[in-house]
Amino acid sequence: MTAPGGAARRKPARRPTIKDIARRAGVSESAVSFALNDRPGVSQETRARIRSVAQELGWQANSAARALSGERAGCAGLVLARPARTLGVESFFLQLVSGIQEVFSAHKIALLFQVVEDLDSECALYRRWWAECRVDGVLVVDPRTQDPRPQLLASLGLPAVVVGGVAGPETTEPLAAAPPVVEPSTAQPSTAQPPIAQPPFATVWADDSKAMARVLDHLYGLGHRRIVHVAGMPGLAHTERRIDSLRTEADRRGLDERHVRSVTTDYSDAEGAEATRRILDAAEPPTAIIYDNDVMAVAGASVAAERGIPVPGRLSIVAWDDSPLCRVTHPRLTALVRDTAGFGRLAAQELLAVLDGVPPRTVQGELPHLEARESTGAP
Amino acid sequence: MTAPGGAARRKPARRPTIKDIARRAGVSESAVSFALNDRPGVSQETRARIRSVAQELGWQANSAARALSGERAGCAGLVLARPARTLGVESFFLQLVSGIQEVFSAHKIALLFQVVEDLDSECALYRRWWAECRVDGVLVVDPRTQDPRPQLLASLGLPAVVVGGVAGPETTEPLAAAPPVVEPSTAQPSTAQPPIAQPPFATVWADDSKAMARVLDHLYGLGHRRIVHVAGMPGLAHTERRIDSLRTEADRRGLDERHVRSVTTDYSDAEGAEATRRILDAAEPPTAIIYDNDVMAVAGASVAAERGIPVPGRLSIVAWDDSPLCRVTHPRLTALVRDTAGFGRLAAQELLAVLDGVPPRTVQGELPHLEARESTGAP
DNA sequence: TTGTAAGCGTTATCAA
DNA sequence: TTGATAACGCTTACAA
Repeated sequence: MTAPGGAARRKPARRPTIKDIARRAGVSESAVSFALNDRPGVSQETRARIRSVAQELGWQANSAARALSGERAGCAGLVLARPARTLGVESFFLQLVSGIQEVFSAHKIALLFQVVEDLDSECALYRRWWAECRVDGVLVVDPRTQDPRPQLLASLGLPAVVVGGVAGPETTEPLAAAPPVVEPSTAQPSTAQPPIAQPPFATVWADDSKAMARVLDHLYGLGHRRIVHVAGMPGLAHTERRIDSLRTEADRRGLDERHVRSVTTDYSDAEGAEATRRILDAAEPPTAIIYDNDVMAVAGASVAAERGIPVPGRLSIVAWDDSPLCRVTHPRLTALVRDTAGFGRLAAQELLAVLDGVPPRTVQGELPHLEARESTGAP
Repeated sequence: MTAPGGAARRKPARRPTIKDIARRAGVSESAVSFALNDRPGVSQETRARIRSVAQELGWQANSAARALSGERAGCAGLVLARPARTLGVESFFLQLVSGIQEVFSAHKIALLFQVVEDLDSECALYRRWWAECRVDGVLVVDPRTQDPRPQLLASLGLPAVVVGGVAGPETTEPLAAAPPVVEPSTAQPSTAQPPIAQPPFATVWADDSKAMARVLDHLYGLGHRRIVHVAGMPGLAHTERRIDSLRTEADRRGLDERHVRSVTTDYSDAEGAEATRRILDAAEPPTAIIYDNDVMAVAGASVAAERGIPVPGRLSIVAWDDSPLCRVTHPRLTALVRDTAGFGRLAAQELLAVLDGVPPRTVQGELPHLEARESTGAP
């Protein structure tokens, strides 16, 4: 007698195993394993037969068994260390994740995703994932100039790709002889300094320097000479790159630090608005502000509106990263548009390469382009 | 001779196993297993000793081995079926996920997260995860009125919690005798119809009916008699609940369908703006619009601004779901504020309960409150 | 209270 | 080209 109807759902159709396939196809288990993994040692004919039986039974490898027998877990990890408070409006991550998964899911790789409060929790999580054999590798986002993660991951031997820039280790001690940095042939050679030589770590980055140069070309071309950059979190690699680049570009044009400068924030609308107020209160306020994300740009535009400052009449606004947000405000915001999902795809591909034993290299993402809208004009 | 220094990173510190612990503590492997899993069969003393050795070695159970030996995978799944196009600005999901993980990570449960294009891919993914033994259970989001997922999950025997409402099966055929719906004692009894009787499925939901009633109280109280609801995607359970509720509330006040009605969209800023234009073009335009998310509300406000329609002077706007967005526009938008992270926590707890064998029940989330800001006033 | 041994579903190593 | 068989690390009867 089986379980009563009501409880029948508890034990549904048993998952087929290679044993079932072997029995059904009249071969050994190892033959099945070979056939299903494209390994030699089985004839074309039996391979085909085994395949069709597997198909018929709807077999899928049990990931636990596969992971246990030394193969890959078929899983990558992504940790987002953000205080809950700053998890506000953020199109960037979902886009990135969706790009990543486009590549991963084609390779049957799952993504373990976790939001944690801070960097320490993130490191602890890497240790745990490693100890639990949960992931084959991880994608490290929000790299920092002083970043403990690459070193930790290297010491664990957990394959990783740094997404979004170059992360420096906490110590400057090299972990091993650095292999040559490979710029892919499709990438334009950067005029800016390439990523600083670092322990060998696969990296996918965007050339923020060039992007910042484009923004400055645009604003300078319109006649702006006093420009403030409302940057994101200090310590993040790309924040620092943008700040450095702004300085370089300003120097090239003979604009000193009183007229062209950066201030840092936590990316939130609150700090974006607050920074804007302080900036506009200055004796000689700027004629243009560059915001490091869309939310702050909108918040900034809102502060201008609140004070009756016409945009772009007396203040031009540029948002770094486009989103629906920039298109629903009035005026619509000029924005640096980048293909975030594409960036995610690139990162995922790079992790696959690392897992395949390709030596760590640095790959450059597509350069963002400036979409000039109504929020920028002559001062 | 070991590997040369340069390659030493490849094989880092081997993961400790219970065998290592057993050897070191001078006990058997099973004793270790018992001790570490709080199972009886080992003395307090040895348990403590084993624990300290495990701690010392930094041992963590290999999740693959644990999953393979019939235990839980220690992993839950969450699939987001959204066309990439609509992945725009969406604070809701990251908040929800962060709440979910707050509970899961305390229980050492990882979250497998995947974005797919449509419902079919979502179903395929459930099948695969089930076949691969990847997850112990899943959280089903964006439930629909006609939803194939509960039935699929039931047939697979994959434990699940429906997050955000009641999902109906594709067919009306009951899967089993429905157990009583349990409303938790903390929840206010709903005046609206409770979730329709369905196959026994754990559900976490928010009372959109009551929330809609609150919005209508607010608007009606201000004197609004012509109100349009710019809803989200048709077919989503909560969209339909809100539409139904609007009608009920309007009927109660004797407002007919010419004056109070809903239109559906895909949640995007584009459709939100487009719907707003059509609505304002009507012969007798409404004096208030309720938007089903923050992005559309901002887009709508933007359309009003573009046409020189004063808000709230000639048009009041309410956003369902608050976000920084609603606070950076001018005027700031009146919004229905809900604790999304809290909702995520509730959902996670419910899945844990289901995994622990608690029979499926319906749990109600906190009722959202209306945060009246500057975008609503007397018509 | 302890230790032994079988089993989970793969992959990998050998003989046949 | 095949088919046994031993890992992998853990849980869990069952025996001592």
